Amino acid sequence: MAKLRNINRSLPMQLLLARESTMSLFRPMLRSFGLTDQQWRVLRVLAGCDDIEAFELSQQSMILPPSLTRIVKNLEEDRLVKRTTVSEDQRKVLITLTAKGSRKYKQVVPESEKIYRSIEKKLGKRELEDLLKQLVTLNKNLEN
Amino acid sequence: MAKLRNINRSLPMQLLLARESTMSLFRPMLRSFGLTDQQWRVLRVLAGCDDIEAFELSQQSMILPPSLTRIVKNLEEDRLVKRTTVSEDQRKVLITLTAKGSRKYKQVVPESEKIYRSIEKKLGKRELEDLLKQLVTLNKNLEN
DNA sequence: TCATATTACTTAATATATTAAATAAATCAA
DNA sequence: TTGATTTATTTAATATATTAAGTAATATGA
Repeated sequence: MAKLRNINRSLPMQLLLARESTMSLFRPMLRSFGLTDQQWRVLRVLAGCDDIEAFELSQQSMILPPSLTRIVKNLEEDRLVKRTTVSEDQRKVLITLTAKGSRKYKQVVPESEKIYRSIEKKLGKRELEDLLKQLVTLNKNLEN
Repeated sequence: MAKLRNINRSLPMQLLLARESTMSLFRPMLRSFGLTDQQWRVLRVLAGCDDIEAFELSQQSMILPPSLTRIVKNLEEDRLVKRTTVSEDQRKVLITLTAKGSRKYKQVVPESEKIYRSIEKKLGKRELEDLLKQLVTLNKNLEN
């Protein structure tokens, strides 16, 4: 019978496993700050700019617009972000970090970097650099 | 201000992006067979054995038990899988592929392999092998 | 200018993820 | 043997993913 390649030889499965084993190191820390993975991705992007349009935020945080709508709504209820509409084009929504959101971000950064360094230690700095480079290449070559 | 590493240097983000750009190649094909990503992961594991316990299936398909319960229920409604309880230990549930499920699997395999070979072509067989090897190493080194 | 198309986002519907709690069967210990 | 614990799975509740459809503002073209 025609059989599929073993899981060890499956790129999609190994990527899923890799993402999972990596995130499982960050997740408890994020939860201790009351953040989900996706909320953190959003805060992280917002911290890198003054404000950003919803669509651009969606791209950079890799969250589809329908999910982003709810995530931003929840973050807004937690007073971590603010939404404003653009007067020149009232379809657009600008999202910015509040002072509270910025404080939260600054609290998480050092903890995140701590975990990242522990990963570097486990894998070797060189190997990690190498893997990252290959992933960037993969993403470049497979993008539409 | 303390800032986080750039996204290009973030292993979790690059893995997410890689998983996404890879799966986006398979997804339209799977959807054309009426399958979600997760349903396909389940069928794929089931095709590799006569039957399997729910917990083991959960591990191999990388789907947590609560999600698996619903996914198997849906697959059962589509008559692609069958559930039976083990008489020696009535807590356990055995899941098997039906003839219809097996046919579906056999239809998908060649299409899946076709896509996989197109990825090999885009990346180079050598580079893909190399990346896979590094992912396996990563997963080994980060597993609990 | 005015109907049409496009854009930016939201709502809806269904599927999955995650965490906690519940259930029921099996095991263990006194 | 029986009460407590563990194991295997399911239910529940909330969050996110995905696809399609809806809405409102803007742009376009005859």
